[in-house]
Amino acid sequence: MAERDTGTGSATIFDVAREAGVSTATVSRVANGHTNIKPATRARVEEAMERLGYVANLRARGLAGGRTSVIGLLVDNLESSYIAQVVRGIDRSVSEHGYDVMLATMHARRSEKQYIHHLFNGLVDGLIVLLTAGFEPYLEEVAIREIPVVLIDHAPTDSAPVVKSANGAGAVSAVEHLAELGHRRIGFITGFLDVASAQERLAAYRDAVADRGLDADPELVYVGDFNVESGAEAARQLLGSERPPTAILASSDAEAFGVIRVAQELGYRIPDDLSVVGFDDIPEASYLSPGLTTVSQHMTAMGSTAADILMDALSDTPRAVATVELPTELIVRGTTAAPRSPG
Amino acid sequence: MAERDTGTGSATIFDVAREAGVSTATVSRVANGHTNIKPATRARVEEAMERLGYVANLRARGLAGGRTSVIGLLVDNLESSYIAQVVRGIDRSVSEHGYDVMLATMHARRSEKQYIHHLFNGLVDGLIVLLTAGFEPYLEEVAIREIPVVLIDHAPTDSAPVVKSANGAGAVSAVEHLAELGHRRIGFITGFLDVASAQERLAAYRDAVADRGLDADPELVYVGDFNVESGAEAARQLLGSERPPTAILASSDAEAFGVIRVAQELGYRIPDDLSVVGFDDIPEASYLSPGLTTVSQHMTAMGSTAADILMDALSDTPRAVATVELPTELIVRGTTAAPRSPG
DNA sequence: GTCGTTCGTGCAAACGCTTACATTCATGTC
DNA sequence: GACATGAATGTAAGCGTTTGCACGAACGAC
Repeated sequence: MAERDTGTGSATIFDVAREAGVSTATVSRVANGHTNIKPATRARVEEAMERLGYVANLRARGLAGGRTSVIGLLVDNLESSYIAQVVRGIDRSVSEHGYDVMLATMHARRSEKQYIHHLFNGLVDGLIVLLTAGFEPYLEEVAIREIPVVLIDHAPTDSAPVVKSANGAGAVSAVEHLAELGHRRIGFITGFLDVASAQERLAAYRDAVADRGLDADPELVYVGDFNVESGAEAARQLLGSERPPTAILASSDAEAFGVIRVAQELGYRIPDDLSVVGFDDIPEASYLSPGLTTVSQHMTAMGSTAADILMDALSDTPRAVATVELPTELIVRGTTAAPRSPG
Repeated sequence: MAERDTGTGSATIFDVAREAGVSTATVSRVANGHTNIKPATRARVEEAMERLGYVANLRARGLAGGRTSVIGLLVDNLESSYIAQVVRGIDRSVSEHGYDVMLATMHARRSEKQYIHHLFNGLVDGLIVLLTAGFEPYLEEVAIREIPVVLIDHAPTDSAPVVKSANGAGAVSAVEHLAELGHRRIGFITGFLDVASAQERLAAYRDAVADRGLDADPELVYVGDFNVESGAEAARQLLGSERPPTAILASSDAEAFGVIRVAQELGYRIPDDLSVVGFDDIPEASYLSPGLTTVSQHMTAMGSTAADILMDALSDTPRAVATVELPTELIVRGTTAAPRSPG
């Protein structure tokens, strides 16, 4: 007869207190792992919690000033594999720490003002902002509310820690690889230039091209937005030009896929007639054959690192962290080769 | 001087009440769209809310018995494109209704008991469960808490509304297509058989094969789990057998990609030497060339439909809904063709 | 004009928790 | 033995809402 339940709801802290013969304050302290509890009392309370299947009501906990154990995740969409991977990393770390994730997508932005309020007004302890340009105006709001924020892959300000990849180094390694194969005209498709990572890759591409004395023709650069369609469009434009590149470096794998599709439609064989390099190394990059040569980012690691930083900021003894840069790595697969007619 | 803010926090219902010269009860009623408010009063309150940038604190609202405007989403991972698409649909509908989504992934299941408690104990108004076998034990818990649930693509019970695709019809149309091309030995890779949709596709495949008098060799069926690797493994086994199939129908596009990769590694050309049909029509299905012939599910629609049903259940005038079945559609692209040597 | 209704509003009690402050009780100190 | 000290626990005041109940005003019916 130890089983019981208060109506449809769960047992409350009062039930536990009664069951253990202590006050609610003590139960609360046990539940929150405070010190200064006599071991015997702690044991008794824990046993009572166990017996009643007690779990703190997060709304009440939050209202009373405690932690909700929920963090907000702001992304602009969930459709890209890149984002899915990062989210996976976040999810992993966050749930290890006993936190939950609340999702907010930018695409469905509500009436401007209410938007961020909603997100913060009571519900989340912290926030991870993933690659979302257009968030700048809200950073101030967040600051006011004093909830910690971690940015991923885009740093509109230095007011919050950022987790990012070595975008520059990655782009350079890709150009290097292509140059070594003998390519001299390398097309480049940028990402969505409102985000820092896209800018960094572009800058690095330009530097690398200049450093090696490759063709620095502005016509070789197409401004994309990370998505497949922009890759396809870039390919149409680049390959349709007077002096088409012999290789194309994209700022995402999705763009690279777009390039490949259009190139093949135009009769190019890959990698014989055109080398293609992506960026990200999403799982799909190794699906197709030939596998996509790409600059690998440690996406899951980015997610879990960001989450770890946030968890740390939420802990009792936060360490200050500014920027974490994760390495990139060129993964050579089957979409790159020496150009047919060198040059 | 109309601008103001109470310290770091937002304006509370008290601030609005004072500003508008009414009681908090009235403010609450206005905020929740109750009737029986004198238009003049309502206007005054709304103006005050506007001026103060008031947004209800969701924790308090929830505690006091109101809605939190948050629904829980239970998935086992976010990595598959299929799931990402469905989530996208959910997200779309849900945010149109002013709700937020709280994520819970099964992979990180906590100490059994606490798990579902955590999810429900106060935080969410409703729940969408996406393709997660192993949820059965918790359905009872949910029922006790009386929060509405909508299931997607897996119906372990009939106690909750389900949104699903016409899995059977989809599988049949794929077999039909292959049969018409002249294939008589069609391999089949199942999904994770713990979920209903996987079972339905398998059953339909068997029926269709029997109906058309095609080879019904049990060796042609490989038990997969929806993921790429299982597709690859299936291909190795199927194509390495004594009498390999001339076509393979997978239960997901991911599996199909696995098949294609392995088949190509083994020297098969697609579609000449082997036809491959997927299931889902994830965005990537049209990326590669040849594009993947596949049975399209309306994944975003599944998500938004499920969300709509949940929103409806949460409304004041819920309609009872049992099952919604969305149509599937065969999309013929480039991975299917007539077998080289018919039969 | 009196009286039941309906309408619009205010009052105040929850909701379940955390935490500052108060209280009690050992313990060690001189 | 009196007393400061600190550890363990209890008391009760919020946290910001919602909502049942009560109350006054306006209104139509008689």
